[in-house]
Amino acid sequence: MEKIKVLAVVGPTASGKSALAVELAKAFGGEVVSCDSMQIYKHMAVATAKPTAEEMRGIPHHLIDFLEPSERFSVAEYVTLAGAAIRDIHARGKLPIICGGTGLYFSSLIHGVTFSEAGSDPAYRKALEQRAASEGAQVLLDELRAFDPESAAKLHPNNLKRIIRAMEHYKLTGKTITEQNEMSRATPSAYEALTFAIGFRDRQNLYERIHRRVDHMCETGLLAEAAWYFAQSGFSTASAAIGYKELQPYFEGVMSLEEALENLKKETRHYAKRQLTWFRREENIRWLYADAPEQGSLAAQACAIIEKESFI
RNA sequence: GCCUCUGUAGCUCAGUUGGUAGAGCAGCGGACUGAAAAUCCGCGUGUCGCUGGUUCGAUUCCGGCCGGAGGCA
Repeated sequence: MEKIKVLAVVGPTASGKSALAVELAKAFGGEVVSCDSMQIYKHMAVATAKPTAEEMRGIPHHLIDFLEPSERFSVAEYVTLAGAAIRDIHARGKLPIICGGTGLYFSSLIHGVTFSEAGSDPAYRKALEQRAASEGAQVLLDELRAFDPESAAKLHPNNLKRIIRAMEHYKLTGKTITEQNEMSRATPSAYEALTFAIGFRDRQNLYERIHRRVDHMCETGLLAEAAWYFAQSGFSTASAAIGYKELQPYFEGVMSLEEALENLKKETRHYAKRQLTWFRREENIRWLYADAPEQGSLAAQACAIIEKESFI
């Protein structure tokens, strides 16, 4: 079967991915498929730095702003939905451009990881969490070892989330997560991707952009959005977003706004660093440097590579 | 001007009864298959303010100087 050609733009938060993706879409007749675990949600526009209509410049964006924050979401659903969007764009003769910073979603999509029907079992997770609290996570890890020694060997006793997931998978399907991981790689990817990652020669330049972005969020209504957030309840996946939880101490009156914003910047820096670690290990990525103006704009660099490799 | 306290990692601070030092945070590296903006692991990066003295040996004890905080004037 013929593989579908896609472009991809990845990189840390605040690096300028969205603008580059739109540029490439303009240049090659593309549509953007977002790869962001938080921009999927409605509302939350400021904290997740969702591209505005103006920034989209008329380019259709998929998988943004379509789910209520009360809804759960997962990588398996992402891969299904993004795959459908890509096929649809391709069928209409347009170029799919994947753009976002959620490494797990990106890699699973691009490498064609297939997920089983296992799903999740929130009640069982909760039960295991309670057991971990009373008996210790080591007990759970030992139980896991009895039926899946391979994954148990790879998991640190403190990594409760993954211990629980491994046990949950076995309970739901009768198969170990190790077996599932092998199966998930059995089918080759349906896509031929040319991936650009935005990097920085000097990490400090990225951090300064992050700080400016947080300041900009403040000026464009972050506090009002956070107030709205704290008036809601029942968020699951969406409650992990950086931007609200860091402001909570301020809203509770136990921390100054200045201090809370410093924490927000710090958490965002940490996040950006993890993103860089993720994309660094991805093979076959073309790095573009946002702080190397002598090499031309990011779009110019990307176009040159596309042309040189005769990708399109 | 005098008195007291103080100066140790990028920051806040421990500490060494004299044998060139260690925590938290920051920072850096890594892992990652249904919560991933989540979760987890690893790494100390240093003229111990400067300068003399005592000592085999001083970041530690003593003197002087410089910087900071407070008090008395």
